[in-house]
Amino acid sequence: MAARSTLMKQRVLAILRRRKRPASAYEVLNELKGEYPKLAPMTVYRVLSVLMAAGQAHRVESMNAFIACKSQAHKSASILSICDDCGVVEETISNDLVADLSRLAGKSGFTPQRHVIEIHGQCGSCCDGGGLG
Amino acid sequence: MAARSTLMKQRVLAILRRRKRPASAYEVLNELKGEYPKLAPMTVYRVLSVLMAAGQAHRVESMNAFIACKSQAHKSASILSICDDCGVVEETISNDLVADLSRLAGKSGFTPQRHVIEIHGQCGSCCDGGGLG
DNA sequence: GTCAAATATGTTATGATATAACATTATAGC
DNA sequence: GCTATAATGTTATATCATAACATATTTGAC
Repeated sequence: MAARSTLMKQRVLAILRRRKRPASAYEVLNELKGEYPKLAPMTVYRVLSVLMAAGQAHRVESMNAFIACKSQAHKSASILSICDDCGVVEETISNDLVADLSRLAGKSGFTPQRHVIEIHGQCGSCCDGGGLG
Repeated sequence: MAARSTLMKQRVLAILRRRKRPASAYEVLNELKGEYPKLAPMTVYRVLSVLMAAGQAHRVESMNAFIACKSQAHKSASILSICDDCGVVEETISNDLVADLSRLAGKSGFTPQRHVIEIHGQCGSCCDGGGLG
């Protein structure tokens, strides 16, 4: 059965795409409250997990929040650069780096299944324009 | 003023060290309830953040949980290999890999401050002994 | 078309994680 | 003793996430 693109999935994905910053599940919920006043958190979490399984959204583990996937279909994990000043998240793909990481973890017999790679710091704009200029 | 090693810090650290698996703040709280029946979550979170600032504990972002630092003093971020079967977390240090990651993120002008590197999968013991025998 | 399987959503309740805000106590250095 | 800092107490609340069970919709097989 082909994956259905339901209205709710489209709505949630549109909200994530519209934002520059990660959205919490409850922020998504609040945005949908206008259109679906009775919407429950459970539904949002369910839609988010379907989107994540499909690679259309990612969870930012260190923020308990979610972003739309900005890369084309990618097999290796995303590397997320998170600006702690403006909140913008940049997604980078590096098969090599993820492979290196897997190799390193594998040295002790570990079998990697899912990589979480998140870097907090300041983005270019915030460094340039920031308070030290 | 030298950092004080208060009783509460010692207790929390001892709990984290005693465990093989990450502990949530509330699990730590429950273990301390015997000795400190009135202990509040806030206190535990505060102690945990002092321990983390001192490099004696780490937060496992993808689990909302905490571990004692098992490496000696290290400047670069830990790489955590988390077994989803048995829950054991292994801590690895690789200045090189973290440097590569910083370089990669830096290409777009990003200035890294804190790296979160967590790998979920199966540890050697769980792979070997696991259901595929 | 209808049946069954899979997927999606509704609904209610609750569990789990985390912090704000303000008060009090303990310690170190002088 | 006094002061600054660090630690803890206390109360309340905010935020994040899922369990459990019910209903509806879509799809594919026949």
